[in-house]
Amino acid sequence: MDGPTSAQEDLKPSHDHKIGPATYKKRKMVDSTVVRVRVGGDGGKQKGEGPPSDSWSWRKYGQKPIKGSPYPRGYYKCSTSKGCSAKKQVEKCRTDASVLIITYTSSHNHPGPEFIHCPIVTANNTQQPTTKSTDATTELQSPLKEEVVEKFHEQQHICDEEGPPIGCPCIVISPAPNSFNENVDDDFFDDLEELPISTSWTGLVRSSFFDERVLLPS
DNA sequence: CGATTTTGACCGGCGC
DNA sequence: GCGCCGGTCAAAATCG
Repeated sequence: MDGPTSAQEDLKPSHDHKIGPATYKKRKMVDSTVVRVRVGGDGGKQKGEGPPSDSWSWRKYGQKPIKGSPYPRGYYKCSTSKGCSAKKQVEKCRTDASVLIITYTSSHNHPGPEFIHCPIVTANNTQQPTTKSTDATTELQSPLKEEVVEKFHEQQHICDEEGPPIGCPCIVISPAPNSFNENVDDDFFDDLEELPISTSWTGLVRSSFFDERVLLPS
């Protein structure tokens, strides 16, 4: 038949039915959660430079060098469940190779393999008394000494903008700006306030990292 | 044998 | 309108 000449033409329709334009239309991630994981010299060693393992299994489906970043970005899909559309992108912060920027997209259609008890419920209780605030922060900081997790809506520039606010080894997963506003850049959390992210999502992510943080050295 | 990883190519969106 | 960049898929190779 038409040899390789038509190969390209074939690819086009083929491509169309494989993924469809709809997929590409999702260029803009409407529901993304960016997580910065600070890995100590040892923390990320679990898999060389790969992302820390969550409770889910991730299958790598692509890798691309990112403009302006010396490190490539890896693209992962959830392989725990076949129909799960959860994805995540993993890249290193260009300003700090020890910081892993993980961007979660979509959400899992299934419970994690080791589901998940949220030991911390701080996030939801914004109006907690000072004690709670302090306690929460402390609790988070202690075990998470080397993790910096940040959730916000399509905003990962903070890492580059002013450099990571290193020294804030706390997990910032919660939609509780009030508690943190006192000490942190309100600008940053101002964005967080607008996070449409659902609690369940947060719970999943949170749980994953809680599970993970245990692996990290303090 | 199955699952996962790697690499290249293609397409769509966005910016200039 | 053109070019650049990012994101995804497919096939092949590798590892457990």
